[in-house]
Amino acid sequence: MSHLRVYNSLSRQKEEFKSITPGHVGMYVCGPTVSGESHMGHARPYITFDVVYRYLQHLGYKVRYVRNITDAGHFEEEGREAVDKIASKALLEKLEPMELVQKYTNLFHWAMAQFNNFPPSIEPTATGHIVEQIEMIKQIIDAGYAYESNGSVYFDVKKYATGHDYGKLSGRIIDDLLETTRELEGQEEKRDMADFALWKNASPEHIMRWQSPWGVGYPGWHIECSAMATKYLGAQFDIHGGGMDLLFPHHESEIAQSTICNHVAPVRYWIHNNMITINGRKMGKSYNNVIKLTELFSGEHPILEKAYHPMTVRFFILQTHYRSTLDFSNEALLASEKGLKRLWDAYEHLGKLTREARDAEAGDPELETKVVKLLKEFDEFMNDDFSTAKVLANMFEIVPVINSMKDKLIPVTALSEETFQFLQNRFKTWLEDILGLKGVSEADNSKLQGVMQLLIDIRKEARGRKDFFTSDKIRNQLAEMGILLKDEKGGEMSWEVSSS
RNA sequence: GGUCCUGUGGCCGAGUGGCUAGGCAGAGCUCUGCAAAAGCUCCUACAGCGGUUCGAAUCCGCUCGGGACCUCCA
Repeated sequence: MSHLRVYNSLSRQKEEFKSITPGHVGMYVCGPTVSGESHMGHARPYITFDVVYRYLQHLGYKVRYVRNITDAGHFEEEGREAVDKIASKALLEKLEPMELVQKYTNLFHWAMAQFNNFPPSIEPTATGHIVEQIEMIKQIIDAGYAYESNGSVYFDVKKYATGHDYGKLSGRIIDDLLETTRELEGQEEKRDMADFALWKNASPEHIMRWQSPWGVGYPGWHIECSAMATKYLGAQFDIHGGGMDLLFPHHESEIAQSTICNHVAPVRYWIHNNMITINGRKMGKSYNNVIKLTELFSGEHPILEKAYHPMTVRFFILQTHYRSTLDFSNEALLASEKGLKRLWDAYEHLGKLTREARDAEAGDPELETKVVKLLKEFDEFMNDDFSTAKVLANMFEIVPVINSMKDKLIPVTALSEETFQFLQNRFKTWLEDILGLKGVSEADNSKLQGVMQLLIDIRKEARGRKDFFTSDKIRNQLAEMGILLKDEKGGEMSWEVSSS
């Protein structure tokens, strides 16, 4: 079906992608913990995997994309008082836990829509799958790889490691893990330091709690993803995605749990996106350097000079390979904003260009060859582990060709009819359908368009009379209102709402 | 301390041993009533030191710098 090659974190190399069921792909991506507002860092995996989702569909696969909502709450820190993150925040804000969860879920969905991300096929919540998680824990206990201790259940990593490779994904060495000493309270419940919780007993002040065979408690960190992925995608599925910071212990533990329950390695291709950094350091709550998405869109943050459109952020992210770190700065975003505008303006011009028969003899074989080559490389780049940056670079190489056609510096017919159509179709498919970009224009108000047309007509008349006083007055005053008027070749005028 | 990644021009970033992306910023020119936009041209870098090779940003070694994970984290 394709020659898609993806970098598999498990093998640490690029592999030919082959789905388990021909024509179908099952993909699971770790979703957000909805105990707080999403920030820039969260934008990266969801945009990255949205493009993966779009591209697989473009290749003809029917994709089931599952992305969870973690609303049951993880521990603040293993062993230490076992504070449920979501519950503690709720007390601070004097909200019901589920009210808080709903608030941040709504905000997350809103942000995803702003980025033009498709919703996943299934978006299961952890709280909605407590039963499945308990079932899975029971299976692991029955298989002899987990034990109960004081109302909690732990996975027996040491035992698992005797017959399986715990650490295969993250490159961790089991002996090191077993020897690691950490000064945490509550460790006495565990047989071994490396063991991780499947179920935790809940203290009385713990609000989010469920009845289980081991008493009242709540599920551990990793079991939700295993349970939901298994339920909706089966014992073995094609792609599991998420941020690199989840490699260990989250994904490593998922493999262990699922392998014991389902007797098969759960995932064929593990795909991990790299981090967004700020001044070279990972953006994250613990570093106190996050820029929330709402701050980004409003510009209300000390390091932001202005508000940025969600599409600018999407473009910014796609200009880098997903496995590289991406350093965030106001300057870098500003550059992306201008770059996207240049690309999108050209794309819009391209849609309006038409071939005129009278220029029929203007063919330019050299240009033709160059354009065709650049367009055909899109597939090649994308098939090489989703190199969106290279696709965009090729588009930029074609931009001057489009602009020259628009300004009639070269005739549209320099390209053959076939190639010209190929160009138009390719840009539309790749820019809109695969990369998921949209225009950022605010100028789609029909009344405003009517008014602008009137002003343009008046200005054209004034210019015809060489009445530059009136002509400049119109342009200057519009500029003060944030509307930019541009005189184009052949006496035409265009306008746009300027971005700042 | 352990495991792993990384160091590209003013900034952000692609880079498969030879053909040395792209964006932003900057300079010049052209077009234009003037602007803006656009076009053309220029700015040609690979942390340092060794090595392999006819040839290395790309492979190997060492040194120095930065980072991630090892604890919730996208």
